[in-house]
Amino acid sequence: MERPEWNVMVATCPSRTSLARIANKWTAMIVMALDPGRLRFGEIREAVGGISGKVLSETLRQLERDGVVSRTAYDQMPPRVEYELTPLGRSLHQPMAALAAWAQDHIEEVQLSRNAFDEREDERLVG
Amino acid sequence: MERPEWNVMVATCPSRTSLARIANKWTAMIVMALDPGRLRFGEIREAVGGISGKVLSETLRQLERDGVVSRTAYDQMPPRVEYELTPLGRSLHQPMAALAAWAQDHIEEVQLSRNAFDEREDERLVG
DNA sequence: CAGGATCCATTTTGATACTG
DNA sequence: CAGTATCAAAATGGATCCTG
Repeated sequence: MERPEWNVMVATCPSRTSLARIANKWTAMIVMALDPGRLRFGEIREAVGGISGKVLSETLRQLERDGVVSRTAYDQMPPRVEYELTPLGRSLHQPMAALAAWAQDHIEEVQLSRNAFDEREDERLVG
Repeated sequence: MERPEWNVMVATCPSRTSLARIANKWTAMIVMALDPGRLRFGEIREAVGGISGKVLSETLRQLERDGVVSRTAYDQMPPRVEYELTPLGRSLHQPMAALAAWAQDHIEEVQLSRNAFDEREDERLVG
């Protein structure tokens, strides 16, 4: 049961491709949106503020390919398609939620830092 | 001590900008590289496989702006610049490491899923 | 050595229109 | 409704040259 001795820090490690996909804001938000349960395409779109239909369908497709979400299309008119986290996808939720929580919990500190940095930058340019 | 009632799922929430930065493979790897202790620019570059000088300097600059890393430049020739995680940055390490660990731990499952998906795709195109 | 500047190729994202 | 196709715009990434 040996794992390869390399890791994501190695450019050619296969897991780098997986990290590249999950270390992405859209992926993070879609996984969080689907955590409570299966949703229709349009419902995900409402849940993830600001995402375009194109980006959503493309990202969902990649996540389906990676086995993170499953897709169920009902043969109806108009169409009805539902997405759900797979067991693999559910195992991803906790890390993703932790990342989002960090962003929310530290946004004030980050903003203060940005303001200070930009001020230093300004007076450096002015001299 | 009330937090705003919105969150990263809301497009206009400030924390969205923070999530966008940390939900990024380069950020993840740089934070992990710096976890053991301060490193010089070139050392980070070696630690993070495949990163270019341009991307590294740009990303470090953003992370410095956000207060995640601190930068120390020694007035020498040739230059010597060291980077270190701030306390804020150290608080980010755990979530980042969890994400990287997920990528590594599940890469085989992901790859199997990708292969199966691509095969289904192929036979769908062939018919 | 640590970067900034520049030029380009690639990728990502977004609007819009269209269809089963 | 859930996409796909298309075009344009913007962001990202890489390679190279240059400097203190």
